[in-house]
Amino acid sequence: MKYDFDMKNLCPATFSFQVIGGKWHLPLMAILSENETIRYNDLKRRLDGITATTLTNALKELIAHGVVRREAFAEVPLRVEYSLTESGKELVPLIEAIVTWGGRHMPEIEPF
Amino acid sequence: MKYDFDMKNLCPATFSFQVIGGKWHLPLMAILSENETIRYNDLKRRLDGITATTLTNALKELIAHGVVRREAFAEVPLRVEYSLTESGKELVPLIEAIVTWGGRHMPEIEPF
DNA sequence: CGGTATCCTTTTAGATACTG
DNA sequence: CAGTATCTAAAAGGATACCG
Repeated sequence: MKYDFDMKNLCPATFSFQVIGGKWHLPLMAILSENETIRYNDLKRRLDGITATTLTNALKELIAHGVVRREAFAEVPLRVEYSLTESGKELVPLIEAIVTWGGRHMPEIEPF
Repeated sequence: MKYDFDMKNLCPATFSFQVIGGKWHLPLMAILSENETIRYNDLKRRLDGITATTLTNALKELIAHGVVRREAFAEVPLRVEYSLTESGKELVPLIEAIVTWGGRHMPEIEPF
């Protein structure tokens, strides 16, 4: 899906959809919503199968869209914590409503 | 994004997201929600830039997911009408809620 | 009118190796 | 620990031409 990063001139639908549009974005939001903060490698472990490259890219997109916050602590070993912003937290119940819809209507459809 | 079409064994989140996940699926749902029924070429004209191949594929996916209905009339010239199913109509306000969220939070973010 | 068939390009995700 | 760089693979979407 083509991304148009001149987001100031985007319609809200396009913007919203870019926020939740990646393969891992929704699972990522779900895990973040269950934790006040979570570290990079803990996130990676909970997203079974994701690679570091993909996780880093997904996080960068969520941060750029203002729904995730990154905090780095100058410790040894290095500690980086991720959490939802207020706007990210507001999005969670809206996503959940769509998931609930899916749960109600999934059984109606036929497999290909 | 990899599609797993054995949808009987899918989690609701994955299912829901597949329904609204294509580049044109959301615009398509929007136009369908504004019309009781609409014909193939009218749909194509309203989706500026879509090709017949892509429109047909998107419609097939929406139909397979149970949110769109296709009715063909044996007339000359041929007439085919598309409309939202009940489950499709239920989905519309949930999508709108996310778009509204986008409208509120889009201005907060910085362009890349 | 309402598509399909074939081929091609763009976009997105993953593998692997390596670094501050 | 928390990434980056480079390369490769796989999807999704599009162009063009043609059909019932």
